[in-house]
Amino acid sequence: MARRTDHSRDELFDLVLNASQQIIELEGVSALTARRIASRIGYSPGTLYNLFDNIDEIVLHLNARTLDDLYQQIFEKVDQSTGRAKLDRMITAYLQFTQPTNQRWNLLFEHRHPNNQTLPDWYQERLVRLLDLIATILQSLLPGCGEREINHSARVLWCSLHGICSQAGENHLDGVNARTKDEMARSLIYNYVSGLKRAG
Amino acid sequence: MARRTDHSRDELFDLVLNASQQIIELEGVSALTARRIASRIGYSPGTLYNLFDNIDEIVLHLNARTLDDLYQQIFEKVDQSTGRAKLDRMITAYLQFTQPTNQRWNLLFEHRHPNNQTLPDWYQERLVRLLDLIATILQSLLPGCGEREINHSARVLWCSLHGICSQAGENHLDGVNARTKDEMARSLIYNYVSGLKRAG
DNA sequence: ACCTGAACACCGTTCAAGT
DNA sequence: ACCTGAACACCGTTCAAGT
Repeated sequence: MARRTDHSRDELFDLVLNASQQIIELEGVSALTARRIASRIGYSPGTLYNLFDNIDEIVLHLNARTLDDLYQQIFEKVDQSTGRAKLDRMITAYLQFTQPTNQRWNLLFEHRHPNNQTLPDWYQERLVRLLDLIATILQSLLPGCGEREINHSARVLWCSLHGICSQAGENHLDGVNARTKDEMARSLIYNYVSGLKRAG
Repeated sequence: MARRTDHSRDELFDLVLNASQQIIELEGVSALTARRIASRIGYSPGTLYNLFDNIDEIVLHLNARTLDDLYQQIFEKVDQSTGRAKLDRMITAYLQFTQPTNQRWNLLFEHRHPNNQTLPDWYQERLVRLLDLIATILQSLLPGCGEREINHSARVLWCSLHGICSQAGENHLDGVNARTKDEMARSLIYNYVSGLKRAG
């Protein structure tokens, strides 16, 4: 009905992402719906579809932000350290970020994109930047290792850590005598890196 | 309206699970809805709620079956082999099972249960049986390792492999120069075990 | 005791109609 | 050009009413 010129396209874009972030932090990932986002910013649901193809695209934009934050967290903590301490600080920063109460982390792996299409460039860039940071840290521990091998290892670690934090962080392993998420993540990373050292 | 005595409670239970399995295999995980299950077995949606608390419980029962099948697959392949070949066969069996086209595998990590309650015993048993099998295989490669340590490592591997297969199996890593899921899984398992050997 | 089916309170997404 | 809000085609779950 009414014409709204209160916000430019870019302002609206930010409004949507900010509202979405607030929703998941206050009410959890399952509360993130088109109708609730719209109501929170005072627009109708239809308006969202002028800016985004669908809800999944909003999720993807939020996730891009999350990757940036995780990058920043790791980067800051790792900065001043060397060698093994670098690895310790990385894993600590990562674990801190992936607390199951961190709804943004939960959202990061909720996204399901259609099988036929690849992830958009702006998302891939964020992910690559983070993977490259992990690779740099690994490289400092494995000086003899080639770049291709290091990149591969960084990706293996990234996926593996995700598995541990999503399974053990939720209570999917309750009652099966698993140790804590932190112990599992540290076991993974130290033994994996140790194995790489041995191989290299 | 009509009273149905066509099926006993147990028969109905199996009907529901079989129909659910058919639905996900034919139409994918997202097609698994109460209404579709009910229509496929010729009952009304409400009937499902006599047998199950909610849809998630149906998912959990399907997943218990899936864990049994995965156990069987690994058990059969691994049986005749020893040492390193045992590990090779395990990972091959696992990778074969976790093809992204395997809807039952996809469903395995779709289940979200409420944070306050733990997984039911009948589910935990299936998972423990599988984890114990993995532990046995690890034990044969790491004879000096204590049982508690082996169990821990089996759980780390289980979660890590899940991470790799769910991230790299979908196209979440397209465009970031990742190698194949198989290469990543093998890198994980060989280097992790190698690291454990070095530590033990 | 078991089953129905209408009802409730939601979804994502579209699109004619308005300004 | 942008926004609305009703509409469409769905959800999970409940529960009075029927047999």
